[in-house]
Amino acid sequence: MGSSIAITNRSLHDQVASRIRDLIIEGRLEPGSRIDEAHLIEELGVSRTPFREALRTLAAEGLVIVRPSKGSIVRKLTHKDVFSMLEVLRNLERLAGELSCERASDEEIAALVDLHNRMMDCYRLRDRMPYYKLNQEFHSRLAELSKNETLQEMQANIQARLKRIRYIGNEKPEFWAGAVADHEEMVLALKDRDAIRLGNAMAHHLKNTWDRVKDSI
Amino acid sequence: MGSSIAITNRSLHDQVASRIRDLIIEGRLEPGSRIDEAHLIEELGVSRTPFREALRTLAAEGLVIVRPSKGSIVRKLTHKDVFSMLEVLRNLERLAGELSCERASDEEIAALVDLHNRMMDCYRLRDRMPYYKLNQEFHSRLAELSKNETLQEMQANIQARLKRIRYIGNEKPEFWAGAVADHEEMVLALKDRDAIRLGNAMAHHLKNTWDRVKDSI
DNA sequence: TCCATGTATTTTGTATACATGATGAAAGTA
DNA sequence: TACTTTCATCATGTATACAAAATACATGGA
Repeated sequence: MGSSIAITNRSLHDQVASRIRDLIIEGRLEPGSRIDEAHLIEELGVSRTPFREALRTLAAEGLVIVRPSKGSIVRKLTHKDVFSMLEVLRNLERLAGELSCERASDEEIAALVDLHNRMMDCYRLRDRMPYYKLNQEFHSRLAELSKNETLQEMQANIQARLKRIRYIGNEKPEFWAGAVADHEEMVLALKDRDAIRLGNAMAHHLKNTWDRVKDSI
Repeated sequence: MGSSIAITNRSLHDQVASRIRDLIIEGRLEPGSRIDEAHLIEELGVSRTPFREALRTLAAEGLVIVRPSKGSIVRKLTHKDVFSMLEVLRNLERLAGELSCERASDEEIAALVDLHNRMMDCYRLRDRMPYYKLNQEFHSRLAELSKNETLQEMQANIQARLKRIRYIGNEKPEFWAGAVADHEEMVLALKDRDAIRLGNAMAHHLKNTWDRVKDSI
């Protein structure tokens, strides 16, 4: 998004929306709980207008639910919700993998492989937080390489909804090792530009994700 | 969305959002043109607050673009945008088809077949508008049968963005006949619960859609 | 004549005030 | 005691007023 020098002239409601997003992901706003408008606008130091506009944005994104005349609540994901999101995400990422093999430049692939290597460094050191962040970036970047903006947007949306759960997801060692193996396979397939193989690897990876997160919902 | 009896107690900004959506689809608000806030709130008879909240919702849905301090414009879809949307939609509908074969009840399939038959009646009479509406419903209903709410939501979102283009899409007779043939194939596959065949039929149908609409962008 | 700078006007962004509807407590009745 | 019913209070929804930014226009200088 941020192109070159341009000063961030972001409107207040955009900033508020980002802020609330973070609060939800960090768990400071608990899923299912009512969003105390009066309290939050005080804490954020803004008035109700931009705050409510931000809420409408988040509602359209699926992060909060506004109940007319009854206030808004942080959307609480059920098992079924998460399952369905992963089912769709799996499909989107398979598509992203296939398209990337066709459309990415050699440089772009090299850059992604480089990112992958840094991830592996983090894994060797069991450095969880940087790994987590690089992992997020890996998947976004792969979506970018598909050169399909709608795909990127949808993927980003589902990722955002799931972020909270993945954030708290108890990454057991054996799960982590499995994820790493998936990524190795993905990178190999991408290097070979083997669309089918990469697509399957992406899908396989997300199938495993369900096992990793289902107990933390 | 609308569950059971609940009286429409919809908030004003929701109504405004729906209204603007319609204005965009009907072409009364032209893609690329600035949205004249003062003029529209007068016409709709509401104040700026709910109007602006509605705009934020539509922005998150991808129908309008708000440029900070510079007003909002109706999003204008480029060829590339539409292509990428159809690419994703194709994938989503393939998934919807596959899942429906596994998860739909016999009654649900029968109801969809019935809807299909009504579509065919419209086709025989060359009754375009009812056909168009039934067609929309056919695809939504099939997404429902997948029992995957995220899938439904994403599909509905892309459909909404494309609605305007499909609305004006110059349906040449040969295109129409092709679409009808696709639908026949889809229904046969669904009756047999042949997931792969239905998935392919859905994907094939949307591949053709690109040819049908690409000249009206 | 053309460009730059300053000013006026319009448009957008934010805050606040008012209206309306929901929630819950107290009082009254069965 | 349990169950209504009413009223008070508070939260949400909407309108308006004020502030800030952007655009359009005009004036002056090269």
